Amino acid sequence: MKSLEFTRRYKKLDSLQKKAVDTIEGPLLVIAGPGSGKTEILSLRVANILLKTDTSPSNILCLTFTDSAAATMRQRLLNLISSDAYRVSIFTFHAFCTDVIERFPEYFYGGANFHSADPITQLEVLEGVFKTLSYDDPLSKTHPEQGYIYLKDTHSAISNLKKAGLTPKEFFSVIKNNEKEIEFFNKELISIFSERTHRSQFPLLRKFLKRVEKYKAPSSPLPHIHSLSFYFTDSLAKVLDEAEENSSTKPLTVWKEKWLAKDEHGIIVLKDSTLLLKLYSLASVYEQYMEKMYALGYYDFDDMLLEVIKALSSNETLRYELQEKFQYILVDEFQDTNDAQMRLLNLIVSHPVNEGRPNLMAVGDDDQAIYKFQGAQIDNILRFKEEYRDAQIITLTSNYRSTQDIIDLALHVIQKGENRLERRLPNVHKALVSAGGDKGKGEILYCGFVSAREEYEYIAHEIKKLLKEGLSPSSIAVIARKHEYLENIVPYLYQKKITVNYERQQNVLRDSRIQEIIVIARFLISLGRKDKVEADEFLPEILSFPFWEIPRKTVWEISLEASKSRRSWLSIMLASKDKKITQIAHFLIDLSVRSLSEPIEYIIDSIVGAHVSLIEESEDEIKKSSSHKKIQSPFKEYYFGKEEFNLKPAKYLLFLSSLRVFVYALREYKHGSLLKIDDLVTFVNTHEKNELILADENTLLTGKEAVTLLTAHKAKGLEFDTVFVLHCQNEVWSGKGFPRKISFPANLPITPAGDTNDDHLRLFFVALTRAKRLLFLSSHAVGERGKIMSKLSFLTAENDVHTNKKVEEVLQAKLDEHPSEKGGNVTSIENVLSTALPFIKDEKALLKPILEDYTMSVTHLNNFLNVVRGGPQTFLEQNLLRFPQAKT
DNA sequence: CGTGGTAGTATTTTT
DNA sequence: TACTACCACG
Repeated sequence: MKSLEFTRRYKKLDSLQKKAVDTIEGPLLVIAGPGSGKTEILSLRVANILLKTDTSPSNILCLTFTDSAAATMRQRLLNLISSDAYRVSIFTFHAFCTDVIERFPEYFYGGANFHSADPITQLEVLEGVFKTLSYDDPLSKTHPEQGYIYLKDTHSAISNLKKAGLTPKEFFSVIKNNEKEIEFFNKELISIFSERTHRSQFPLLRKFLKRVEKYKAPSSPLPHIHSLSFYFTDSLAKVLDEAEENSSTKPLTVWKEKWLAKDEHGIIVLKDSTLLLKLYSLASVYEQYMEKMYALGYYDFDDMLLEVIKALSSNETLRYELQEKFQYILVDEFQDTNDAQMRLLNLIVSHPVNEGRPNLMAVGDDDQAIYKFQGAQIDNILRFKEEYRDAQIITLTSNYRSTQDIIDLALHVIQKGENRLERRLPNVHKALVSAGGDKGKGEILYCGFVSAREEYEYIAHEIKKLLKEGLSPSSIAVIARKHEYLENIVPYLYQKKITVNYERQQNVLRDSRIQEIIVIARFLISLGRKDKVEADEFLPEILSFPFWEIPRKTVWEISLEASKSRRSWLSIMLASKDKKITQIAHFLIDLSVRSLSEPIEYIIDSIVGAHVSLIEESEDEIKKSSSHKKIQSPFKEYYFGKEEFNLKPAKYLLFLSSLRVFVYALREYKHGSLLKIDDLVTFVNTHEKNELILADENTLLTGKEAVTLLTAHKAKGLEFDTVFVLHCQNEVWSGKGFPRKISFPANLPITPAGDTNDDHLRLFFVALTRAKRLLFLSSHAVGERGKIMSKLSFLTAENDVHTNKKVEEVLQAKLDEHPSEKGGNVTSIENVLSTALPFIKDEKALLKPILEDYTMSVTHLNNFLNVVRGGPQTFLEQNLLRFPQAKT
């Protein structure tokens, strides 16, 4: 234990931070606003527990949400307590559950071996359940092409239920209770809500409320789930207060919209009664899905938590063992806990010895809760004090990141929020004060533009200027609400030769070259069937794939011949004088026959033209064996040739990465069983039908030092000297929520994300508080299709983005100064990628799997590695950046 | 040329 | 769910 290092770092803390580190016993909630040194406190507190008590490192449990957060935590601890850090249990919630399942297999799945199911398999299992639904089941509706309409929504509804920690049985009993309550309310409602509400009815409504409040709801199956009437009466009481105060029916009308509806007979009822049938069906589908998954030996991510919760609640021995082991528990990002995680936590913490006051430290910030859509329940942090007796609450008030100006603006925004800890608890004051984060001159700039294009141009211009002034690119970030906007701005930055670092998700299945493989696979299947007609439909497309390098004229000639002679394309190709065409025909026929018996990987290898062999063969041998009868697909040579790499390295590596993801996903699919070409097509079809994307996370990194492009969600926890927040408009940051086909009753802790003003405020707050010194807020007034955008109402009139005429004039002058910068060849991000922009990804992540696992042991890859010497990354950094850039 | 019906389409991200 | 684009119809 390096207590010296501890002392040194402890001394740097302010008094509140010290108090958090020193409070070791009992429940403690640390409210850590942006830039308040949260991670440092967590690690110092762990060290302090080890110093002050005789606790062993293995008796401390740290729970995080992401792997990277866990890694950061471990790293910090390593510096502090060296090798002891490895003995502290640092887990994500999921990793913790995996660990428990592995260490106590006898409590899980009867000790049987289970493996995780990918989303596609999950959907297939669920579809199996749907097939057993009767035709009049509310979830069984189908669309001729899209299949079951509710399939995807049911899938996510089940996931949400699991995240809320509800088993099928518990969910069922919740709706059953609700049904009883609904019956009662429906009877009462008619008398008063059948007619239009009028001011004169307020006293009547009061009476109604009084009567209804006396109703005794059936007791809840779970302590944290209230009755429906609790929410009903509570919200009505609030609305009624408001209505009487302003003498207006408006709030009541809004409330009626939300709670009431007319049934098929035109009678006014609780909205929930119309949803009831769907929910009952959902409960039954949920149960069957679980059973089927179990029977097949599958689990999904959500199950891991649910299984451990189940085991801990039913097995005292297991619960005791874990409670004994983990005497000190620390939870990071507490505002992001969902109810399943909360239940798990309560189970580990409820050791009788603690008498309701566990040694639990939760760190979080309710103002930065932006993961509601993942089931996070902000109520968990808001209710901490009620949950644990005599919990201490420490609010950190020093911000070591930003200038006071930036903090003030951020506070100004977030204080508009309603459901905040600061409002709930009397002694929580979150007035952040800047503490030394304001070195250098800080500034906040508001700029309004007419169009997005001008906004992008301005930002590119401004970044260029800052870089010229000597600011490092890596200290600048552009933050947007969604990826679309970031993709839009990339070409503008590229045009000014600004290097960018952008982690984007790409749908592998939309890659044109992956599409080519898929089309060929579809063709091979149709060829194997009797309907050759269908096969003909694919050939025009296949022959025009660029890698064959067949002239258009040739394709056209075959087409002409086919329609004239009414023979199939394939027979014309076989009879063609063009040797290449006959070879391709033979190649495809041969492949089609092989695809009937051979596994998919071999077929893909042949389509791609990769040489397949477990034993390395030399180039010569390959030539010898293939030259006299069959051609090898030119696919590989065309897309992976050295020339292609030299010309378009970005595209080259992007495709290599896509191919890897594609092959890997296929291998994960149907875990363990041998896949045929049909499975590939099914795999792709299921993706398309359910609009699932097969994501490849690419880092578009165009230089060692680069400007970071991020969504607000990804930006959480990071900081930058200078931050540009894109599109400060209501339509962007305060837009409408995303609709769901299945909605849950009000008493379930499952709410659609982003539908309250608070959600919007928090997200924008996170974006603002990333900035240390310079903050640029920009907006534009006219959207893509001429839609008028409104200024972001979070910012007050003095901060009005659109009316800041001065800035606009200055800007116009600026743009006039540089007419050449206006317009130009700004294209799309795809074009940027396909020109000369290098694309760098971690060498090991990108290449090692291909070399080790996938049998693409082709020479070019070795060449690539040889050329690279120090690995592709070094190569790209040293050489590629000097490659001639595309002229703009 | 206005109206009404309807089909199509929309976020954020982790394990 | 909520908006828009589009088309048919009067």
